[in-house]
Formats: sequence, structure tokens, C-alpha cells
Amino acid sequence: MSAALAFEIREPAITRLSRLIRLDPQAKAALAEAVRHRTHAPPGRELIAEGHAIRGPQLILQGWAARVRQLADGRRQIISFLLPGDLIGLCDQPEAIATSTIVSLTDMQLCVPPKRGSHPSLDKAYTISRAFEEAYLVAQVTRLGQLDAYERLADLLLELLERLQLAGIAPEERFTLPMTQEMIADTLGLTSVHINRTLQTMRRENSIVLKNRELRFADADTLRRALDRYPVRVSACG
Amino acid sequence: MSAALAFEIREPAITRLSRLIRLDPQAKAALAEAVRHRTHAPPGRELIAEGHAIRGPQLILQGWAARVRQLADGRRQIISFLLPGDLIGLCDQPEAIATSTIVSLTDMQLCVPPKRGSHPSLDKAYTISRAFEEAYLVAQVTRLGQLDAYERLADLLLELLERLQLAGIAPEERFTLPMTQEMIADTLGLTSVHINRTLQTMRRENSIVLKNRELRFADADTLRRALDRYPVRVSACG
DNA sequence: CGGGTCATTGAGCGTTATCAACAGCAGTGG
DNA sequence: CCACTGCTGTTGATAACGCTCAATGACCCG
Repeated sequence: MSAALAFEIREPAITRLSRLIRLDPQAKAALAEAVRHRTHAPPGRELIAEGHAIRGPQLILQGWAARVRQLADGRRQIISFLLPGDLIGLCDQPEAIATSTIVSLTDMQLCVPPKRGSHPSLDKAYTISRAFEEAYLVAQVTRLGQLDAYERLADLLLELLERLQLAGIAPEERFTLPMTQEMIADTLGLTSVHINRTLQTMRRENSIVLKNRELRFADADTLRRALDRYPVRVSACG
Repeated sequence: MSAALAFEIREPAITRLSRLIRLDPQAKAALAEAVRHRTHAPPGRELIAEGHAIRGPQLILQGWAARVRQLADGRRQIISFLLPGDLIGLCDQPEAIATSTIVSLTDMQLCVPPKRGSHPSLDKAYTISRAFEEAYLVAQVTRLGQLDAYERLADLLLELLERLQLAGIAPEERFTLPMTQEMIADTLGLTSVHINRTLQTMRRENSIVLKNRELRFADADTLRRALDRYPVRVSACG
């Protein structure tokens, strides 16, 4: 039992899901079992292809992925990032086709999550996870529509921090940013040159330290207040 | 029976839902019954308030609404528009809180749709409707992130046409745009002045005719091709 | 007729894009 | 071991797209 607990503590996906909603022991056991059958994916693998059928749901155990929309003329928009504990391809339609591609950004570990309907508390966790996904999509629309370059970047970095903290993998307001500045640019509707300059600004004012893809906030709360940014909530009991 | 058919034909919400997926007769009957108990809302009514609990699902029978995110400093982002046949507040969580406000833009008619679980084909329609909602959110992110002012506006107008046509209420590529140029601006992350100028451009090149909120496309397909825009699809059997 | 909202137009400016060059670093093959 | 290549990050100079501010006109409604 203490071995199971230790195992759970080191598994970001389980940490996240069990923080979304109280999971009963059976649900946790089912998760722990599911998590043992891992598949791996190298960076750059298409986990879901736009316009194609969605195979089955997957739970991210380790690594980052991105949801990408490619335009005919070469432009691309990164819709969102997918982190450990996030579910992908979780749709209730049998014949669903994907509206965007999902690509791994790093080496990843994935597993097939316990089926819907087998554990009520887990079903709720899936539902809440989807609600978060939608809430973050709304946040992304707002970022792109209303915020300037500095605000967009800061807001995105704070969102990533918030999400990684939920999965318990951003100790001391610090984490590894696996994407290039160009990817950040394609996420925020800016150019990589401008992302670079905006990062310089944030460094100059000591808001962040970023070196070799390692990001650390000087003080995330201060930055949050400066942006009037509040953590995303989707449930009254969250 | 022919009376029921005639009724159904003139009900955009039923048209839309039954075009999402083949509805069996019982489902149609339940819908027809639900549709008889209408509630009304004047323009400017908050149907759902950000940060508050979501009461119950509603089906839009007539009129337009907007999903809005208000920032602390007065900026606002219109996330999406909601049209006849769209469902609002359709979430599976019991304790869900809204991540954005929904406001009526025109006089509206709404009803409570048949509960989930009572008609399988209707449940599927709800699911597909949600999938569309998400797909349009992805489209909105892409618009804001990658398209310039002209493309954003054209793309939005074509999306609205596509959706109204699905509900059978945009004959001859023509419909009423109920929102002000300022609202369009807040949707597309531009200023109303620039929306105005972009509309002038579209008029000058005879892409659209817009007068007194009445919009007509000269040739929607030509415009679509110019933008490389394809109708949104979410299902293999759509 | 007055007041309000919305659409329209002009002038000037600022944020961000574009273009270009270079440095650092990892991997690769001679 | 060292060119060589490719990718990423960095910096400078210039340009453009869309913003701001301001004024005016059209229309509706009380």
C-alpha cells in the first residue's frame, strides 16, 4: 500500500486527475493499473491527424504535445499545449474526425486510460478535464484577441505553470520549456523575432530567468497580479 | 403529420439538429414537444454569467447570442456567436461554473431541450453539436493567431453563413447581421474603425453587399477559395 | 428638436512584421 | 579532428498593418 502510494506520488497524470476530483480507491487502482502499460513516442510523432478518425483516448504520462492547425499556405497555428495528466482523443462520438493535429514535442509516455463507465469518479475527472481544456481554449482566444505581445507571453507562461503545478511537476515555480521560440510565436500569433525581444524584456525586468529551456519565475504571483490573471476554474468544488 | 412536418420545416433548431445526424421519429417528436414551451429574452440579457453555476441546458430557437469574456480593465473578447439550433449550458458536470458570459444580442426564443439519455439519436446530436462548438473555437484561435484583418473578417462571415445555412436560415447566401461593427471588432481582435475600413474594402471589390445589417455575399464559394477555407467537419458521417 | 448610438472618414503614430546577418551549438561525415 | 550543415537564438534597420484620436453624418426614439 505504501508502495502504491509512492508510485502514485511520482506519477504526474495520477496526481492531476486525483486533484480534479476526489477519486475513490477502485478508480485509483484502475488508473495505477492502466498506467503500467505505457507506450512511447519520440518528438515529432503525429498522435492524431487532422481530418482523420480519432482512434481511442490516450492519457499523457510524460512529455509535451501540441495541438496544431496547418494552413494551406504554410502558416500554422498552435492551438494549445498538452501536458502530463491531459487526455487526448477523448470524444464521445464514435465517428469523430479530428479538427486539428496533435504532435509530440518531446519524448512521451502515454497509456490508455480506464474506459468511460467503469468508475464513476473517474468519469467525473474526465469530464472536468474536458471542461478545463475548453476553458483554456477560451483563455487562448482572449489572449490572441485582446492582449499585447508582453501580456500574451506572460499569460501563456503562467498558464503552463498553473497546469504543471496541478500535476505536481513545477517545483519552485520552475519548469522546462520544451518548445522553440518559433513554436511560442506560432502559439501567440507573433513572430519568433518578437518573442525573442519580449523574452529579453521579461529578463531585463527580472520577471523570469530562462536559460537552456529552463524557465523560472522570479515571483509568479506578482506577475499574475500585474496581468490581472486569475487561475482558471471550472467547477464549484475545484 | 403533414402539419408536424410543416412545423418542423420552419423551426431552424430542429432543422439543424436533424441535419447533424439522422433523428428517429421519437426523438423528433420529443423535440417538437420541447420546442412548444418557449421562453423569451430581450437583447442584452445574461443567459449565463461567468463565474456562476450553469443552471440547465437551453436550445436556441430564434435570435443570436454571444459568448463574452470581460477583462478587468474594460477590454472584452467575444469568444463566439450562438445561433438558432445551438445549445448553451450543455455540460455534463453537475457543479460546473461558466468560464464566460453568454449575452443575447437580439430578441431570442429558447426552450429546454429533451434531457440527455431519453433519446439515443438526440444524445448523438448533442455530442456532435458540442464537437462543432469546439471546432469553431479552434477556428477562432486560428483566425486570431494567423489571419490578417481582411481574412479574419471574411472567414468569420463565411463561418456564420455556413452555420446559418445548416439551420436553413440563410437563403441565397444572405442573412441579417445583428451585431455592431464594434462587436465584430471585439470578436476579431481589431478596432471598430478598422472593421469599418475592411468592410469598405470588401464592398469596393464587390465581395459582399452590406446595408442596414443585411449581408449578402456576391459569391461565397469564390471568397472561400480565395481564403482556402473549407467547411468545418467533425464527423465522418457528416 | 435634442440626445444617443452607430457608421464613416482623415491624419498621424506605434506595435509588431520583415529582412538580413551573425553567433552558438549539436550532429555528421570526411 | 575539423570543416560543414542545420537549427535555434540574438540583434539591427526598416516597413507595414492596424491603432488612436477626432470630427462628422445618419438614423432612431422620446
